[in-house]
Amino acid sequence: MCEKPEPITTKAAKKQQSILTNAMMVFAKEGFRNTDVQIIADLAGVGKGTVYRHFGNKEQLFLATAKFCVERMSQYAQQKVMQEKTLPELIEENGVPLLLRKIMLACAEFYQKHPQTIEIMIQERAEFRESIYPTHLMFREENRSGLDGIMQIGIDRGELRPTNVMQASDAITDLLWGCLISGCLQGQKNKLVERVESAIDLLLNGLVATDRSSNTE
Amino acid sequence: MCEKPEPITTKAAKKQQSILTNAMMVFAKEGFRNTDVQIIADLAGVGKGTVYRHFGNKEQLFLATAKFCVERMSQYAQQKVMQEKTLPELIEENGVPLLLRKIMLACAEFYQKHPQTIEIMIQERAEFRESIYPTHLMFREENRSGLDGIMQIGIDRGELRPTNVMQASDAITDLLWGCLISGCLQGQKNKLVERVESAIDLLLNGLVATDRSSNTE
Amino acid sequence: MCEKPEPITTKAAKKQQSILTNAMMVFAKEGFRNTDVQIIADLAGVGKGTVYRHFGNKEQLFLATAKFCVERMSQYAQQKVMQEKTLPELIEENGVPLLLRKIMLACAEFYQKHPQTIEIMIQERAEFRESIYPTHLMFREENRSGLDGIMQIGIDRGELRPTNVMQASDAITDLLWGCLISGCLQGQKNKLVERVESAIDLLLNGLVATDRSSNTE
Amino acid sequence: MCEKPEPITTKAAKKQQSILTNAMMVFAKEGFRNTDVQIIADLAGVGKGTVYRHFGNKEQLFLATAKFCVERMSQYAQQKVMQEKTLPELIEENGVPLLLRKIMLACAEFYQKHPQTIEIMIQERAEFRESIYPTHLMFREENRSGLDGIMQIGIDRGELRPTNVMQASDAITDLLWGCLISGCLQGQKNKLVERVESAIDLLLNGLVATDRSSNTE
DNA sequence: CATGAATGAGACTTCATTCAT
DNA sequence: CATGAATGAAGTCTCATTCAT
Repeated sequence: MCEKPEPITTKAAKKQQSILTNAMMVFAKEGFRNTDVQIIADLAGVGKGTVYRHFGNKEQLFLATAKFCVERMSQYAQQKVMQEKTLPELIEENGVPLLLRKIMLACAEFYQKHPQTIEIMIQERAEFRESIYPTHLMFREENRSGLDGIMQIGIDRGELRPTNVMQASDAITDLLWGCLISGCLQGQKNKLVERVESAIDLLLNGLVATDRSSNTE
Repeated sequence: MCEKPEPITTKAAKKQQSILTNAMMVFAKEGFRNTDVQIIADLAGVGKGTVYRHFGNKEQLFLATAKFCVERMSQYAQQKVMQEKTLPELIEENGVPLLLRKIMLACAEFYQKHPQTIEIMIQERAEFRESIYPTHLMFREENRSGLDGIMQIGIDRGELRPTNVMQASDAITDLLWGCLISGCLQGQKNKLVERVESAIDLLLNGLVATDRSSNTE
Repeated sequence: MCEKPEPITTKAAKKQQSILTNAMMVFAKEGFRNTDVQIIADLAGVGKGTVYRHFGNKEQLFLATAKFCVERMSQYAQQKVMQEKTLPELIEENGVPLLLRKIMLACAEFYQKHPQTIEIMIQERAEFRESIYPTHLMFREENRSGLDGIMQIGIDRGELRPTNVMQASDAITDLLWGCLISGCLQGQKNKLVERVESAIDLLLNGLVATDRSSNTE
Repeated sequence: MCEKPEPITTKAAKKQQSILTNAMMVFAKEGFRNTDVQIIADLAGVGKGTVYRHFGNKEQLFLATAKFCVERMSQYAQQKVMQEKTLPELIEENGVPLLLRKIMLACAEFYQKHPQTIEIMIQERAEFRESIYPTHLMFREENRSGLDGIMQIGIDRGELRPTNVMQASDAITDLLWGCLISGCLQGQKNKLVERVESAIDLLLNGLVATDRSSNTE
C-alpha cells in the first residue's frame, strides 16, 4: 500500500509543485506584475529565498508556471480522449467529426475546471509580448500535425469537406480559444464547455443552409 | 451654421487626442504596468501633470485609451460596411451570409491596421481582470441585437440553418476574436484578414461534408 | 548686500552640493557597500527618489562624490600654493626644494582637514578595482606635467640632483600618499601634516650621510 | 617524541589552507562585500557550512585571510633578507643603507608576486575602518624596533645622517606603501619592484643637490 | 491651467547564516 | 563533522502621484 516512492526526489518535487500550484493561483488572480512573490512563498509555506533558489527570478517562475499549466492541460486531454486506445481505433469508433468534437470538449473541460490557465496565458502575453513564444502555442504547434492528420483522414473518408487542412485546423483551434477567452471575459467560466460545444457544432455543420431543395419543399 | 468651432475646446480636445493616441501606442508596446506615464507625456508633448489633470490616474488613462480604441474600431466598421445604406438594403444586396462575411472582414481589417487595439484588450484583461467589464465586450453587447437580428433574418430567408441565434452570434464573434488573438500571438499581425476570411468561410459552410447521400451513392 | 544671485541655478546646485557633502561623510564613515542611500537622503533633507533623480544610481553617486572630493582638494592646494602668483615668481621666491615642500604640505593640510577624502579614495579602489581609473590619480596625471616641470627647473638651477624627473615625481607623490594612508590607518588623522613634513624633508635631503668628508674629519 | 604528525590535524590544516588561499584570491578580486562565501567554498571544494565551522563568520574569515597574507609576506622577507645570517653579520656585509634597500626590495618582491595582498589590505580598511587595527600595520609595529635598531646603527656607524629614527622609519615604510598602492591603482602591479627601487634610492640619497660647494666652484 | 521636480511606498533580489540530515 | 537547502533581513531602484511655482 505504502510503497515509499523515492523520498528524496519526491520531497524536492513536492515543494516545487507546491510553489507552482500556488504561483498559478496567485498569478491568475492578481496578474503577473501585481503579484508579490512573497505571497506565493507564504502560500507555499516556504521562504521567499526558496522560491528564488528554485526558479531564479519572477519571470522564470511565471514561465515555469505557464509551462506547468499547459502540461497539465495536455495530460488531461490526452487521457480524456485517448483512454488507452490508438488513433485509428478512435476514428473507427467515433468517426472524424465526433472525434474532433471530443477533443475540443476535452480541452474545454480542462479549462472550465482550471480557468486560471486561461488567465495565465493572457498574463503571459500581456507581460512578455513578442519576447517569448506563447507557451500554449508551443503545445498547439506540437500537436498540430496530429490535428492536421485527423482532418486529412476525415477528408479521405468523405466525412469532411475537402478543404485546406491547415486552415481548418487553425479555424477550429481559433474558435476554441475565442470561446475560452470570451467566456472568461464575460465572467462565464463555468459555461465554457457548453459554449465550446455549441460553437464547434456550428463550425462542423456550418451556418449556411445546405441548399437545399428540402427547405423549399 | 456652426461658424465658431470653439477653438478653446478644440485645442484641449487635440491635446486629449494626442495623449490618447500616444498612450495607445505605448501601452500596446510596453504593457500597462511596464509603461511609464512620463513616456506618454513626453511623446504627447505635454507635462506629466497635464496627463494627470486630464485623466485622473494611470488606470483611468488606460481605460480611456481602451474606449478610444474600441470607438475607432466601431466607426471604421460602421462606415466600411454600411456605406450610407440601410440594413434592409444591405441584406437585399448581399444576402445574409455575405453580409456577415463583410462585417467580420471589416472588423478584421481594422484590427490588422491597428493591432495595438488587440494588445490593449489583452492588457485590459491582464490588469483589471474581473474588476471591470471589458471595453470591447461592451461594444459587442451594444451591437449584439444588430447581429442577432441579421441572423434571424437570414434564418427567416432560408439562407441560414435554423439554429439558436444567440449561440450563432457568440460563435461567429468568438471565432473572430480567436483568429485575432491567435494571429497576434503567432506574430502574424499582417495576415489577420486572410485568417479571419478563411475561418469565417469554414464556419459558414461547415467542416462536415453535407448530403453525404451523394457521396456514398 | 543681498545680491540675489541666480536663484534657479543656485537652488538646484545647493541641493546637489548638500547631497554630495552628506554622501562624502556617510561613504567615508560607513564605506560604500555599508551605506544605505536612504541615510544620505535623510541627512541631505531630501527624498530617496531625489538622490536617484540627480545621480542615477548608487555607484554614480559615489563616483560623483569622489570627483567632488578631489576637485575641492585641487582648488584648495591651488589657492594655498599659488596665491595669485605665477610659477616663475614662486620658484624665484622659494627655490624649487622649498616650493615642492610647500605643495606637498598644502595637499597634506587639505587631507588633514578632510580626511574623509582619503577614505573615499580607499573605498573607490575597494569597490571598483580595475573597472575605473581612480579619481585622485586622474588629478595626479593632470598635474604631473606641472610637477615634472618644476623638478626639471630645479635640476637646471642646480638645486636638485640630476635624476630621472618622472621617477622623482612618482617618488614624491607616492611618499605623500604613503604618509596619508598610513597616517589614517594608524588613527593619526590629525598628524598628517607633520608626518608628511618630516617625510618630505627626509626625501629632499636623503637618509644617507653625505660623505662625508666633513663627518670623518 | 611526536612521531605521528597527526594526520587528522594535518588534513584539517590542509583544508584551512585551501580555504584561506581561495578566500585571498576571491576577496582580492571581488572585494569583501561583493564576495559570496559560496564561491570560496566551491573553489576550496568544501561545503559552505564547513567554511563557517572553521571561521565563524565572513568577517572572521576575511580577517584570518588578511593575517594569512601578512604572515606569508613576513616569512618571505625574513628568508630573503636574512638567509640564515644574523643581523650584525648582515650589517657588516652590506652596510646599513644597502641593507635597508634589500629589506624594502624583498618586501616589494613579495607584493609584486602576490599583489592580492595589497588588495586585501585595502579591502580591510574599506570594510572595517577604525574598528580593527590593520593587520599589516601590526606586522609593521612588530618589526618596527628592528628597523629602528638598524637605523640607529646606521647613524652610529656614520652611514646615515643623524635624524629622528622613528620619523625615518615611518618615512621609509610610508614610501614603500605609497609605491605599492599607487602602483596597484595605476595597473602596474608587475613594476612594483622597480618603482620601489628607484624611490628608495631617491630617499636614501635625497633629491636636493648636496655639497653645493662643488657646484659653485 | 501647465509643469516637472520631489516624494516614498513597494517589490525584486541577494546572500550571510543556520540547522536538519 | 560535513553539507547545502532554506531562510528572511536588508538594500537598491522605480514610478505613480502630488504640489509649489
